[in-house]
Formats: sequence, C-alpha cells, structure tokens
Amino acid sequence: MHWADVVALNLSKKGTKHIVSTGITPSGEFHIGHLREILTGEMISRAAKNAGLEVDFIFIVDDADPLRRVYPFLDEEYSKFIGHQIGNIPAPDDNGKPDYARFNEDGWNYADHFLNPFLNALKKIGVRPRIVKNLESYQSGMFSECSKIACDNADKIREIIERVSGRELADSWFPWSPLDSNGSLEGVTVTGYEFPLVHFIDSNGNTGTSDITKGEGKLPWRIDWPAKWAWIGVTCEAFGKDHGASGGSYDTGKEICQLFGYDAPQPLVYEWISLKGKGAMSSSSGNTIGPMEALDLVPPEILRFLIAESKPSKAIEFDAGMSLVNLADEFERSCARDLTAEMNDESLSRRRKVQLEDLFVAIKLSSIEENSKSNSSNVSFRHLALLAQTKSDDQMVWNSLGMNADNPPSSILIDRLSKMRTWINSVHFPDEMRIKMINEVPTEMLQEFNHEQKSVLENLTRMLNECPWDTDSIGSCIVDAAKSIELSPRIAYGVSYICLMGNHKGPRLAPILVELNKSDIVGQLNRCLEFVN
RNA sequence: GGGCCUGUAGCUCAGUCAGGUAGAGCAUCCGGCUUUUAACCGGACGGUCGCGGGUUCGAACCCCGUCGGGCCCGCCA
Repeated sequence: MHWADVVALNLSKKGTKHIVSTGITPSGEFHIGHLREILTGEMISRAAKNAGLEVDFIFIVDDADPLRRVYPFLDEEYSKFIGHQIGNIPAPDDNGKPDYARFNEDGWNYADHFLNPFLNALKKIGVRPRIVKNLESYQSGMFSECSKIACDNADKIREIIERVSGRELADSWFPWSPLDSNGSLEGVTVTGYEFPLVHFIDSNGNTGTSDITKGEGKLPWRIDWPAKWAWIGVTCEAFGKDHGASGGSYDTGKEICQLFGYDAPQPLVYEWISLKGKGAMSSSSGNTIGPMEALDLVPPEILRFLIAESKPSKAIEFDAGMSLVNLADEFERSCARDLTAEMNDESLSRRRKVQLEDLFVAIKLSSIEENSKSNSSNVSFRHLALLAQTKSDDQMVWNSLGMNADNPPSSILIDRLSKMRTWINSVHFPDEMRIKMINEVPTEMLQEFNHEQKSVLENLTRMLNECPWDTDSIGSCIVDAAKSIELSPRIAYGVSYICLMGNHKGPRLAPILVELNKSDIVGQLNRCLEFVN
C-alpha cells in the first residue's frame, strides 16, 4: 500500500473529519526541501479524501518567528532587526537592504517576500492549502486560551520540557516570549505574570508589559506548536526528522497538548532532501535549487512524482542534472505503461503486485489536478534533450517526431520543449547529456582503424569538403562516403562519430553538423586522416 | 549520551510493517532496424540481500549482536 494510503487508513480509524497541517517559517528562500513538507501533507490529504474522509489541508506560515541572524543574502543593516518578528519587518530589496518604502506603503514584509513566490509555485504544482498566518492569529486572539493555560501552568510545562527533552531551562524561563518596546523577542526577561499581562525587563533595562491575548509576543516554539494543534484542531501533521527525534518538539508537544485538553495529531516524520554530492540543501549556498527554478526546467508533475514515489522515511538525494533526467524519464515511462492491465496479471507475485500498486498511486498523486490521470507525452526526456540540442527551430523538432499541422504537438509537449531549452541553457544541464564535438585527435580509437575505415575517412573528408552545407547534402555525403566503395553506411557513421565526437555511437549527425562551421569539421577530419596515414 | 534512517545486480533503488523459491530502471553485451532520433524493438549477462548468531518446515524480511554510511536532538522548519 502506498505510504499516503497507509496514513489515510490510520486516520480513518480515528474519525471522519480531519485537518492535515503543515508549517514553515519563511526566513529565507524556499527550496525543494520545503516542498516535501507541503507535498507530504497534501498527498496525505488527497489519500484521505479518496478514503472518503472529510479533509481540510492547511499551511501554517510561521511569520511570528523572530529573525535569527543576518543571513548571507541580507545586508548588515538587518542586524538591528534580529529578534524581530519576520512578519513585522521590511523585506530585503535586490541588494539585500531593507525596503522601507514598500513596507510603509503597502505593508510588504520580510515573510511575504519569501512566501509569495513559493505560493505561486505551489499553485503550479496543484497545491491549494488554506493559509493560516501565525502573526495574525496571535494578534486576533486565536492563541489566547492556550497562552493563558501555558502561563498558568508554567511549572508543569517546564517540567515536561526538562524531563522529556533532558534539557535544563534557565530560572528566568517562562512559556511566553514578550515583545519589548522595540519589537524584539530577544534579550527579554520575564519578571512576573498576572493574566493577561506578562511583565518583563528588556536588554536595555527597560520594563514593560505584554498582553498575551493581543499578540504582544508569542509562545516559544515547543508550546506554540501544540497550541496550534489545539486551537486549529489538527489531526495529522507531517514534519521533518528534527522534530521527530526522541525528546524533540513532537515528544514535548504531545504532552503539553494534553494541558490544552487536546490529543496530539497523527505524526508522520519525513527525511531531508539533500543536494547530491553537495551536502545538505541550504539557501546560503548558491547550489541550492528552488521550486520555482525547478519548475522552469521540468513540468510540475515531476516534482510531485519525486515526493510521491519515495517513502517519507527515505532520504532523497537530488540535483537538477542527471537525477532530474532519470526522474523525469522514469515518470514518462511509468505514465506510458498500462498499470491497471499489468496488475490484473494473475501470475504476479504478491510483492510485484504491491510494487505496481504503489507506482500506480504515486503517478495518480503526481497529477496536478486531483483524480485526473497524468498525461504522458510519450517522448522521453533524453530524446527531447537530443532534439532540442540539434534543432534550433521548434517546428523541426515536431517534424522529427512525426508531427505536423494535421497531428500537432500537445500543449504539454510544447511546454516540455520550452522547458528543455531553458534547462539546456542553464548550468544544471548535465555534461553527459550535452552534445560535444571534440577538437583533439582520438588517437587510441584511430589506431584500431582497419583498411575500410581508413578509406571511408578519406572519402568522407574529401566529399564533405566539396559538399554544400545543408542537412540533406551532408547526410548524402556521409552515406556516399561508404556506398561509393560498396561499404555499409554504418561504417561511415562510426568513423564520423569517432573522429568528431570521440565516441562509437552518437545522435543523428547531419542536423548537428549543419549548425557548425564547415572548415572546422573538415579540419578535424583532416587531422584524423593524417594520423591514420 | 538519547533517537531515527540506511547497507540488496556495475549504478540508482523497490521489496522488510502482514516470512513462502531474489525484482525494476539505467549501464554493459548480443540480435533486429540500417541515408542510423546515443531513438525504437527483442534478448542476455549480472546479487552467498553488510557480517555473525537465534526463532522457523522455510528468513532480505522477525529477534539478538556486530561493522560501515548518513542524520536529528542547540526554542531553528
């Protein structure tokens, strides 16, 4: 059974109405790793709906969290905002400096700046969660009841956190972080509490009060999380393995939740996505790839498939090079198969059947529109990559695929080609997929040349030199170089690939050569010819 | 210190939760096609399932141990 269906099955045992929650702090650029958080939750929601459950899928934006430090993409000017809530400070402009103008005019804040492009990407991926913004929720009093319970039970919560996480909390620790008069959550020490006011002294020695029913501060993360479960009514949440560790925030949250009179949601811990060969994904390293960037390279189904086909416990290694090519091709191949028919084969082993079922569900979950079948273009990415590299004109690509005015390419395919061109022009496109002509003489291969190959090379060099430089003529030249001395054209192609690409095989040659400089090609062949003679 | 994940064909992995004679894709090789889409079609090669014990009629799968790899537990999703 597919992992999403397993979770759905568990949920169905607990009731028919469910709220599946996900949450992210928009403290910087989003990357593919964040997509796992959202898509894992979204796929559980879909599976639960298919199981006949009533499901609300929400995305909690933790914009009440403070800015932790001046990230590499930020100007040093942001140091004065450290400790301030990211939904309350200006967004960085192109130079990483705070954009006060936009902030003052239309409230464009730091959190929105990073969140909005991600939401746009989600739309393209077919994810439409109900957005819950943490900052607003605090300000509108949604957290009031839980905050009161937390403050009233400060000792119990302290006991839970210290016992479960094994960490010792400072004497001054209190389950509420007040905002000081400057709007910072850092360096503030709580000195007293009587509902609804928390008294504090800030880092400058100024005293003040914070009303916990008005969002003049926030609950610390380990309490904030279970408080959200309680007031929203979350019944299922997928979260990263950091929270899932023993003594982590899920463990403490589970107990703290009880104080709010609520049972913790069904958990699902997922593994991280890392960049292949480059370690963990991080927005500060230039190598990271964001959802928006990936969407420029491949159709959105592919990104969904990445998450759907891997069990959440599986660490995913990803890059926008060969990993993506293989992933995309696997998706294409799988779509083209008639899995329903394959599953009906009675002779299959149980395991094989389960495997097919999981793949079937994974593909279904990869479709952008719920419950629609994913469309396959029946053209592999490798193939399309070749065509896109050898033909600068789209129409020539369609012709090559046997498409014309009567049999036009689908909009899916047109989009796919356009993305392929973007990919090819990007740094992500893998070298091994790139068509490359060689300049050096492939001496080792040429040493193996027999008499026939030498003769063909001689013919080829001479004929190409006299050849009009268009696709048909070049094609004829290559063939004639062999045929004129009663040899198979195959030999001529083999010779061409070795001399021009340093390989025994290759893609259709004439359309590539026509794009290149004739004298360069003939020159290369001449150097090879000199060597064999 | 606590915990999680992981080790299966050259590569990437599925299969482990419900034990029943080892699976897929890629790569490689062979064949077909031959003015050739590194395309496509057909086939082959390829694994003592990290290691050692145990349970069982039967273990990649369950239990115990062990070795290797990755990661999380600093109020940071």
